[in-house]
Formats: sequence, C-alpha cells, structure tokens
Amino acid sequence: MTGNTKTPRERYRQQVREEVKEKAWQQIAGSGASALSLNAIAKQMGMSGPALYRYFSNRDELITELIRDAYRSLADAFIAAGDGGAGRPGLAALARVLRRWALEDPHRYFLVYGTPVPGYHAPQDVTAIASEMMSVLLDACTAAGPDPAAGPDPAPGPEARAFEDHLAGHREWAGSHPDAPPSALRLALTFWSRLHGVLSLELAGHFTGMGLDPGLLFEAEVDTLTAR
Amino acid sequence: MTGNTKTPRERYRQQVREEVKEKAWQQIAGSGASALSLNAIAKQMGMSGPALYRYFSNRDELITELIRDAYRSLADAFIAAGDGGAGRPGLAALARVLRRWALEDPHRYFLVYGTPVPGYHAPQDVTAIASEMMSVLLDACTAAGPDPAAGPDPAPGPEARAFEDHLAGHREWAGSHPDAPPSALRLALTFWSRLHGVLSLELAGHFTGMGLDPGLLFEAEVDTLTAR
DNA sequence: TGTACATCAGTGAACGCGCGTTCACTGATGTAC
DNA sequence: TGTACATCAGTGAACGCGCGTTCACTGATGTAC
Repeated sequence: MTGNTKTPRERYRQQVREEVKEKAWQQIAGSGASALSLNAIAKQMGMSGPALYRYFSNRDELITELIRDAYRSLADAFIAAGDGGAGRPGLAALARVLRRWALEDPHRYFLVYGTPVPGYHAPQDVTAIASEMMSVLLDACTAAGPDPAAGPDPAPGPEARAFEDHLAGHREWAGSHPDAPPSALRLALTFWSRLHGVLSLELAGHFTGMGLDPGLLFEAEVDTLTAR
Repeated sequence: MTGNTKTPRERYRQQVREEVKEKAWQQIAGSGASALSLNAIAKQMGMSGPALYRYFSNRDELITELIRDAYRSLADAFIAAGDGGAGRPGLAALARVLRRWALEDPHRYFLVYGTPVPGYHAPQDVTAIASEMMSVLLDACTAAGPDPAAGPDPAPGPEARAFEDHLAGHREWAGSHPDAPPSALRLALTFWSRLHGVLSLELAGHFTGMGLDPGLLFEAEVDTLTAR
C-alpha cells in the first residue's frame, strides 16, 4: 500500500488527464477520431493549447491512451460479468455485455473495432488486454460445449470442420487456453464475428431507414451460438 | 443512341473526372477517407488546386461520388454474378462476390461499411443502389428455401422465430420482394451481418497476429447460410 | 477556308482558418533547512 | 514557524504547414457566319 500514496500534485495531474480524455471522447463523439484536436480540447477546458503538453507528450499518446481505455473498459465488463455471484458467465451474458458496451458509446466502439486509424499502430499492451477478453470468452466457450465435437450448430458442415482442423494447428492466439478443444476455439471466433457483424452494421446506421429492430437480429444470432 | 454522342470537351471532362477519382482512391488507400485533400490530388495530377473546381463543386461532392461508385461496383458485381449463364446466383456465389469485392480494396469497403464519415449524410440514390443489391440477395434467399418455414438453421430457435415475426411486420426495406417469406427476409439479413462480421474484423486487422486464416472462417459461415 | 466571337480549362495570388508543436517566460505550489 | 530554493502548471507568441475555397485573369479550344 505504500506505492499508492499520491502527492497532491500527482493527484491533480491525474485529474486533469482524466478531464482531457473526457473532453476528447466528447469530441470524438461529435466528429470522429481523426478530427481529434488538442487545441480544441484545451479551448474547451479553458486553457491554452500548449498547456496540454504537460499531460500528454503529443497527440498520438492521447489517442493511444483513449484506445487503451476503451479496450480496458470492455475487458473489465467481460470480467465483471462473472463476478456477480453467477460464477462463470455464459455466452449469452457475454454477448449482452458486448452489446451494451457497444451501444453505450458507438464512437468508442468504432475507435476499437471500426476503420483503423490511418498510420496508427496499436501498442503491445492493448493486445494483452484483448487476450484477457479472449480468455473469458474461451472459458465460456469451453464450458458451453459438453460434447467437444459439436460446434455451435448441431451438425457442423464440412467447412466448419475444415476450419476447426485449421484452428487445431493454429492456436497461439488462445495462449491462456492451450488445450481448449478446436470446437471451443471455433465457437469463440464465431461468437466474435457474428456479434460484431450485427453491431457494426447497426452502429454504422445500415439498418436505419429499414424500420427494423437490430436487437432482435442480435438475439437471434446469440441463440445460434448458445442453442445446442 | 442520339444522347450518347459526346463532344470532345465532354469526353475530356469525364476523363479528368475519372482521373481525379482514381487519385482520390489512391489517397484514401494511404490515409483513409477523412484525410482526402483536393489540393493534394491536384498536385498529384500536376495541376493547381483550384483547377479541380471545374470538375467538382466541392470536397463533399467528390466524396459522394466516390461512395456512389463504391456502392455501384458492388451492386454490379452482385448483378453480374447471375449473368454468367448460371441463371440466378446462389448464396454461396454472392458471398464470394462480396468477399472478393471487399478484399480487392479494403478502403473502399470501409468507405461504405466502416465508421461513418463524420458529418456526412448519404444521398438518396445510394439507398437505391443498396436496394438493388438487396433485391438480388432476396432472390437468392427466396430460391434457397424450398420450405418457407425453415430458416438458415435446420431448427430455428425461439429468438429466430421472434425475429421472423418481427420481419413479417416490417418488410418495407424489401420493397422489390413484397411477398418474400419471413424466413427469406431473415436469411438475407443473417447473410449480410454474418459475412460483414468476418470481413470487418478481418479487414480491420483483428485477425492479424493471430496466425489464422479468416478465409476459412468465412467459408464456415457461408456454410451455415447455405446448408439445410 | 478564314475570320470573329464565345466557351471553358487552368493559373496564381490571396483569404481565413486551424492544426501540432517549440520556446522563453511568469507565477503558484511544494520542499529543505 | 519562517525563509530560500526547486519544481512544475500554465501562458502567449511564434513557426511552418496544409486545408477549402474565391477571384480575376490568360490562353487554348470550339462554334457561327
């Protein structure tokens, strides 16, 4: 507990950093990540532009921090899903956590899962956070399949088998679960891609004007992942 | 045939417009759509900035044109899929057309299906083009289901039924197929969201570093849409 | 075929703007004796 | 408790840049008689 004692100055620094990030999110919500401007944030906070360089060494560092926070919040939501006394969260619970997180702040979603920011390369630690999420997901996927040979669909087709065979030989990404059955690996990736399919179309507005409820499509997709 | 005779000047205009768009795509490929700059395009073509205003009234009109062309190229690819003497294209064929189109130019994909360009609102005619694609897709979906009560999965779950019921009452978006069975409507939307799920994650680079082949996931998903 | 005129492509200068970032500096806050 | 010094937050001016867009103008291309 000794390292956590913060001097008032450190506390203040952190407070301002938070406020900068908060304003940054508001700005991203209005005009997207590529329009993020340090000067505009400073103005909004009632400070002069160069003042922000006390808190972030440059624009890229701020963006990196935002992306990291975004990943972190999703990972925490995933982890928290199992901490409600419910033990290990089921796939349906994780799916709803993902959806809630996405709808909560669409621009945050796009910062992580949308069009890559040009010229930006994610630092190493966000990969680690992504692994945390994958670990929770793989837990749920492994638990979901009492019959390890059965995929998300009752009778997996030949292409599903081909994919599972491929996964059996390429499981480095599932580092935390080195001995997960291929069907669980496939289920995790299918979970990920199907739900992001609904969410990315929904949040990009491709269902607006169609007059239908994307939530029902989402639930139907969740159903295909959990029914067996 | 009378209206198609172009004066040399008209021909030249169109030629330059095409070159501008070509350079614009190259620029988008490098730095994304939000970094698109008229001045930079002009410089690349060896002209001065204001010259472009002979061809596009402003930056927004150019972007609109690019988006329209992107939609058009995908719609044409969908339509062409059935013109190879093969009659009506199957779902698997359409799926592969979509994937080929997406991989052919990822930035074009993102311009249409990625993070919405901030402050930009699509004009009416791209909605019409989207309807053309939907029409081809609905054709395939209707033909794919001899048993109208069966969805893409052999035994649709309760949520799938709920979604179909919802679709039965919200079918305005399927204007070209006013009497398509709800299962076909659901199949079309499922097709769309599952395939975009794989593609958007793949093209955003979320599978790189995982060391696995997204193409196999894609094929497995196609399989779930066609197997019955 | 030749001349007179209209059309239109492209230029160069200019406007105002906002950006990221640096620098030297002021003034307040904390630390050491 | 009080003074001397170091640390650090924030300012204002400045740099160079590129952007979209306008404007008056030149020069080439096409049209009409």
